[in-house]
Amino acid sequence: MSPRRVTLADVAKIAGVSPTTASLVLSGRGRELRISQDVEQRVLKAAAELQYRPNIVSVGLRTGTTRTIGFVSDTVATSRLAGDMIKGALEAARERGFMLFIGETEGDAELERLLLQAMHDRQVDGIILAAMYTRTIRVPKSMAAAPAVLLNALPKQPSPLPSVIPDEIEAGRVAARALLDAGHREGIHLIGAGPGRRNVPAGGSVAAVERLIGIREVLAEAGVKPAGGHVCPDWQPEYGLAATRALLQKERPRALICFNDRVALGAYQALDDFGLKVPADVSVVSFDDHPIASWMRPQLTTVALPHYELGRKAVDVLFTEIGRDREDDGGEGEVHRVPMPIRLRESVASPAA
Amino acid sequence: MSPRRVTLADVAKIAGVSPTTASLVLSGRGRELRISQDVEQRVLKAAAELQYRPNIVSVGLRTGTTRTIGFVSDTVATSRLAGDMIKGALEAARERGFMLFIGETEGDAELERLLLQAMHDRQVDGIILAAMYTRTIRVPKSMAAAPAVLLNALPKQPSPLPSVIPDEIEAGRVAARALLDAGHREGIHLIGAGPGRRNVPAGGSVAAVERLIGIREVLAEAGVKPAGGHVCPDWQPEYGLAATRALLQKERPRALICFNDRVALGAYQALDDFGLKVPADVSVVSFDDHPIASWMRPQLTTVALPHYELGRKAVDVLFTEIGRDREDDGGEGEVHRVPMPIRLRESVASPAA
DNA sequence: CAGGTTTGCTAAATCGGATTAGCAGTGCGA
DNA sequence: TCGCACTGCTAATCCGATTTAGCAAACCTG
Repeated sequence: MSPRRVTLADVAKIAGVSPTTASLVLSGRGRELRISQDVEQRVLKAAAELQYRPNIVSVGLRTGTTRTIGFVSDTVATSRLAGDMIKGALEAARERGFMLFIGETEGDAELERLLLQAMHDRQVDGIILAAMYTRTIRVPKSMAAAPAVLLNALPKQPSPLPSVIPDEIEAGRVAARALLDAGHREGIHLIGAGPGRRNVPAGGSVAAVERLIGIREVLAEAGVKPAGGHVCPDWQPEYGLAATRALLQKERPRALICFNDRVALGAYQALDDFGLKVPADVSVVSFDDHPIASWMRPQLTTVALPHYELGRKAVDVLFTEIGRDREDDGGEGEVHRVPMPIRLRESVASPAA
Repeated sequence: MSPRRVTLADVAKIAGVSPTTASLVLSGRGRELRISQDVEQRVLKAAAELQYRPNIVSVGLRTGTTRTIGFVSDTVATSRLAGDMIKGALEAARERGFMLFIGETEGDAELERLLLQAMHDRQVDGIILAAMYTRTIRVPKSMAAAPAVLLNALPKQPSPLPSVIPDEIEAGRVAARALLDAGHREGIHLIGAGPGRRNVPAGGSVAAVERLIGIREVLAEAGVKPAGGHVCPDWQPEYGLAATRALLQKERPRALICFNDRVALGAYQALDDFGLKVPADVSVVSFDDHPIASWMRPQLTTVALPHYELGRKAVDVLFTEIGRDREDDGGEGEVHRVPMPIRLRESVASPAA
């Protein structure tokens, strides 16, 4: 059925040279090691004719490099949003001829250990440890065995590993500015977290903390005080709905900063219940740029999580890690922040109305 | 930094035996080959102490099996829905100690070729070729090089490869029955495709064709004729909105069968525009069980695509392929249909009102 | 023309296991 | 006591590449 793979020995035989010579030529070291033009051509021709492709498993055994990187996440592969993260990583890796192993830990430490072990057993050249939503994570000891990068996560304890995360602070600033630019000064409510620096959902979400910092900073600079803040235990539509409904029973806001698009979906529903129009009566800005953001009516203005770029960046950083001497791991790993672009759509208008 | 991996030789030395003996014991063939209890214990103890783990790259080179399978899709990794497919495959693979390579082709045949090549270069034990939405695909020749399974796809030309797809025909039946069971007999409109067998969007979508078959079959058996059908060029919210709006301008339906949840989202919006309530005025059933289905208000009754199960099933089938003699590839590959369960929620009511 | 360089290529070792062939030592029957 | 079977383990080979060490022939050089 499958006619045995062509090996280097086959190529060498056809070209009438030793495997050594064939290897030299094909790895581009022929010139350097004074292989004649004639022989070089013969080897190249034979390899092309036989469609020779080196067996990476063999190369892996000999050289220790498998042109493979491991992508381990808590559950990123499943979430649509974060699927783009994999896609970015996949493409960046492919551009360098690397493949990706993926694995999901489901947040289970034992599973994580097993998975990392399985990857090391397969001699991966590096590992990306990713989180579904931006947060701090405990770095397993076995991560020291190979170059590694934290994606969408920060180390809970000091660690030499570099991390790649979205620039949530700047995102907070951008969202707040979007409202200020539209002329909003009053009746700005935060849905999902706030108004105080400490008013964030439990769970160590970096997004909540940093978005809030950015928002508060920009509002403060403009001399604007948020009219209110409403922590949601989880950023799901039902909590956004409940929080907004509660708010509307007491007062009429002019603008909402929702902490993510699902919360905003709930907010939309509450506003609709109270007969308020977006953006004529109430402007809404949000975060994530989840697919529903552009399905909602009116389409939601939101600061996008750059999942694709995060994935790419993680691979880039991983490659510089791989290229580095593994000895000079002094101090803390660098934190790379990827910009979060705002998607201006239809949910923000001037409060003039 | 990383203290060289423990090898079989290390274990053998500590146990005071030859690598051969150690290998025999650790591969469980010690009993069979008459290794003494004493030696067996020593080897096991040494292996445990050193935390020995076989280098799979080495095993791969020697035995040709890498405990790895390749998962190649057009763009499945990115779509949230289908991320579950990967998850299912991942878990099923992990249960057998296998890892997954993943790759996306973006529908580019050249990329697909390269990707399959890269996987074969890494000696994968089998390959899953997946499609994002159920459809017929052209099977690349190189698929013959290893055991393989088509996931969410059927071969365009006759092929010995088995395929795993959702049971869309039965799904169509289930959706239609849901309406019939609620008492609907008239004013049932199809949004997305139909009413005729041929009225399907271009693109070779299996879902459109088969869902329609199931729907028509059940309705016909009940002596019910669909009041109308509305093909959408693409199953996106805006088309669902447009089609439903056009419908509502002419008549008032009692029930809608939307061909997927995004179309249903658009339909909801159109119904809302016309002041019609779901399900009091109009019942809605749909397909896919996209996350938005449970975010919509009222929550959408929909026939779920069993992505997770599809992924698991694909791996199961792949393993039987791997276990099979590769010679007896007579005839066509078997088609495995995975049931699509209905999620009964709030969008269907009796037409009595 | 002996001795040293270059040139151009190859033999052999290596990576870490699996596997095949076979080697000592013991027991047993004739 | 010789031959044979059995027990319990090991040497050697192989998988498919890379890499180190080195060899033969041609080429200089004084």
